[in-house]
Amino acid sequence: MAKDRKIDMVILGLLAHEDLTGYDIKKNIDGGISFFWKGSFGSIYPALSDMEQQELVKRKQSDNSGGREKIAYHLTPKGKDVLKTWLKEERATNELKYETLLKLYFGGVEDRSVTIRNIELFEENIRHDLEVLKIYKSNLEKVLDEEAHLYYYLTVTFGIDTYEAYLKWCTKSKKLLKK
Amino acid sequence: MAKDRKIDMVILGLLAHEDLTGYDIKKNIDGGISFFWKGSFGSIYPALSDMEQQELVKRKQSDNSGGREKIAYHLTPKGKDVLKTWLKEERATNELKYETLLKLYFGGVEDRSVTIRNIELFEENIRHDLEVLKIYKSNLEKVLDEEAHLYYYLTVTFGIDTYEAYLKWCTKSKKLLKK
DNA sequence: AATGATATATATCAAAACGATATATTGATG
DNA sequence: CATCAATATATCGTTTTGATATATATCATT
Repeated sequence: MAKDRKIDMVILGLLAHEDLTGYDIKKNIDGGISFFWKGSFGSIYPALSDMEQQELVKRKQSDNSGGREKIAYHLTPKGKDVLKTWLKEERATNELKYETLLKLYFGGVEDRSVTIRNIELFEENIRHDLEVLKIYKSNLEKVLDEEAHLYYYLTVTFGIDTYEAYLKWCTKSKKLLKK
Repeated sequence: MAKDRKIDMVILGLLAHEDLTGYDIKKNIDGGISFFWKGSFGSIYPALSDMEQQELVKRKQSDNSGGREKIAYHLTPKGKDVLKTWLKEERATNELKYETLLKLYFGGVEDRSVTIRNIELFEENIRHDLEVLKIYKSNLEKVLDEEAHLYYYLTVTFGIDTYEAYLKWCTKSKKLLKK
């Protein structure tokens, strides 16, 4: 597989906007883009160390006086080049693992009510996440004149549009299973 | 993490329908459910060995006379219990990793045309996959009276509905980026 | 001022999955 | 009958996950 670590691009992309610590990076992922990407400490910290050695990121002088060490990273010009090269690469792997659909697919070995329940659980989660995304959207619309917000706005509308399609599918599918 | 291997459930689920070799399992995943789940030999073969030891699956007597060994597996009652228990568990992790959205999110460091190109590439792939799913759908509709096909039909319509939402979003987003 | 809960922060590890490759056989095509 | 694609098992390094260990900082409550 060698050298195709996606977490590298996530980190580089986030650092293109501002200097961050490993913890900050995790927070950024969890808070803002978790509806289409996830990342754990177990991949973030090793990636930062590796990329520091490759000089894609640089450790910032920490001004912590005696306290817990806090290592913020800064994007180097070399790092920005790698990010830009990746952006222009004409391939992207988009993969989804839907355990709900897996359970649905194998639903035949159990009673129909089990499948219906699983769809309902899925529906509840989506409904909740959709609410959150809608709040993001209305906040972003106020500042959409700034170029920087446009890109985030587009990912949020992607989430909203697909979640709404999910909900419609849930209604339809439950109806089909109940008759 | 210990003992939460999703590939186990995929295998158990497929074996609930018919006896299969590791290679068959891979083909089944790639052919039928790859739009919401993927699996590699590197996970399938070790999982089969493990589950054989746990007596969730059983090696079938191979009738290959001298030829290449061909190990087909059969679901045991214990294996079916594990499958059913999983189906009734009220949690399911649905995760997606959309490299396209990641590139979109970080689009600001490059020219808008790069982002538009990335959306177009995504669009092309989705359009192609959608065609395939629509063929599946029309074939399934002919045999929908059989209970067994209903579950697969539902996963296929899920795919179609979301892909159609993706395409609408692509059109909308390109328009927004071009003005 | 002390307590305790929560947030911040780095780091590591086993388990799981990926993707590529090695090896070998079977069957169809030219 | 050579060659190529499909079938089939197996393994390996790399990547990621998810959980946990460790330690400090902050803040409300007693």
